[in-house]
Amino acid sequence: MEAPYRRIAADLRRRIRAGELAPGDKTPSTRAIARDFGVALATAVRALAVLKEEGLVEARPRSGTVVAATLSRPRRHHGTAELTRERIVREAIAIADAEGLSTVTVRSVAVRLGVSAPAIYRHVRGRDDLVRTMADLAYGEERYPDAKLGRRDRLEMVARVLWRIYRRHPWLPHLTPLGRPLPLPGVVGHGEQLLLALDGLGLDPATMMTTEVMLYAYVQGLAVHLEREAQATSATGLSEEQWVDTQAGAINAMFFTGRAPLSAKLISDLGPDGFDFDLDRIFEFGLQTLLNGLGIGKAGW
Amino acid sequence: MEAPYRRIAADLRRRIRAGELAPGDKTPSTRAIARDFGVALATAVRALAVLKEEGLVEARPRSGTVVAATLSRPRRHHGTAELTRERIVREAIAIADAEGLSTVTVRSVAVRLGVSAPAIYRHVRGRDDLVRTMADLAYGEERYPDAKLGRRDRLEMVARVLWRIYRRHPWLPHLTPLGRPLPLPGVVGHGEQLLLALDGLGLDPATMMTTEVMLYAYVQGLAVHLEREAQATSATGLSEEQWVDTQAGAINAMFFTGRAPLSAKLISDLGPDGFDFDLDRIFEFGLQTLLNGLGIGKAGW
DNA sequence: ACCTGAACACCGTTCAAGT
DNA sequence: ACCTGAACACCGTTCAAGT
Repeated sequence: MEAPYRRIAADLRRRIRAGELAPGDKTPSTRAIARDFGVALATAVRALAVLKEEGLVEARPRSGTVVAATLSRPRRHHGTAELTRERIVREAIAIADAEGLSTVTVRSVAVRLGVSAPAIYRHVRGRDDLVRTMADLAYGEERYPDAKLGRRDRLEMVARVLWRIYRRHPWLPHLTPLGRPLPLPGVVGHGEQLLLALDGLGLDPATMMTTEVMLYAYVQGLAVHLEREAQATSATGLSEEQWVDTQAGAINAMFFTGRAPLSAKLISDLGPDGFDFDLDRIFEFGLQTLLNGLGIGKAGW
Repeated sequence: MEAPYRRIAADLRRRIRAGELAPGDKTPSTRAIARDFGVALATAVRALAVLKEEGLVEARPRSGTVVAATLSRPRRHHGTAELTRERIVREAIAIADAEGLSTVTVRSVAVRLGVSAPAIYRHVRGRDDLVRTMADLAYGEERYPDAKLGRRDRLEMVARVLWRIYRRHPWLPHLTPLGRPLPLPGVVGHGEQLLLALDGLGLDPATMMTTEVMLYAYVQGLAVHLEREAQATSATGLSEEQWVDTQAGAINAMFFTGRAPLSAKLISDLGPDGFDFDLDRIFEFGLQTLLNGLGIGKAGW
């Protein structure tokens, strides 16, 4: 909504469309953008990258960025790859991976495919259907080998496969396609592997399902935080300063009101660098804790 | 976006605003709406409920619903409670609790407070700020007693308090305000209680933080699914049929492709009623598993 | 000082009209 | 048959103008 790089990109886009910046003209440099809009350099870079992806501008090595000659002409239909459901979904996933799920709009996907927005509706029922299909496809990316594994090893493996998928697609855990009989074909494979590990323990069906759902929910629940991490490390510019602001307020609240002395102590014990919020480590720690709690030993069945 | 009850409500709203339905006129009955729009009765009821909340229509017991006399006149300013940040945030929470976070828009909050949309910006920086403040307020609702409790009892208590908050506000776990030093004042109290339980175990600071974050993430991660449950049981009408459709596809995929035999068997073992997806039970099961895995006994410290 | 109307740049989605 | 232009009902947000 308010990502600054998007606003800057929108501004430049309008100026290009209006003819204020003609084909061949240099766009403002990243430094100029950073100065004029009062943002970090990384944000300016990102704004230009958006326009580059749209084909509105082109990088001229050693001379800057110029407005492209063929101004946002949608690619002609003949000669170009046919518009298919698969291409639409893959493009949407690419956008979500790079810029977050909220930037996946019917219109943005259409632009990137050089097609009008209504054309999308020929292959997809609507945005909800699109997102659901993205999830299905993303979940289905990983194949499991037929290896013989002990219970614990297998449970760990499935959890790590899911974790890997979420790392690749940080928007995915938000979609919560956990549910009664898992509704997405792409999810079924993971559940199946979990059941393979739990099979033969003599668990009643309900307990089996509960265990499966709990493990799945643990991974997904933690993975939700990967998106925040991805956005923090990506060049959103603003978020850096904003983060420091909020953080300062929270730390103040903890230290000076004295209402949370243990939190304050922990923060100071962690030293000036703070806690390196390593989600991979937290994930492993929680996974081992859960499996230990289930009483599933390393030895296997 | 596409919730049918909202579309129906919007349609009726427009007809009222256009004068097609004048004050005192009967609105279409729920039965008529269900028939004309091809939706479930519950959806029709819900559509009218929306208009009722907006003050556009009134229920006339034993005679149906009529268009209200005072047509959406924003409440006059004098005599009415002053517009404050707190009132805005509370109204937004009420909307989110009842209809989901996606229906909380600057404009919808403004309408419910009888005020123009820009007026909201006098008290709140924007939608993001509003949502963040909603979370802070919701997290801060519960107070902890000063009771002396053993480690395990205290950890269970904190987890259950969080769970209760999420039950009340199913939109809350989506906001992932987990983070480095937790940025929301309202969250600090919960972290403090967790640390109180973990204090004195001789854990190094990093492990302490990891444990805290993991427990917190577990509760939040599972709670994300409460929203789906809330929406499934609420009268969204459509979702019921859609659910069955999707489910049928998934079950087919499992049974007939034979690629997920264990899942298929589990489904059939669970019997015709399926698994009653009781999140409270799954929550308790996972909580006990985690605490067992941490090696924190019931006995206490 | 506080609030509103009008506007702008976006959404998702529909539908008649074009090729 | 396939795609587009134009339109509609929404968004968040800004700003000049009103009281």
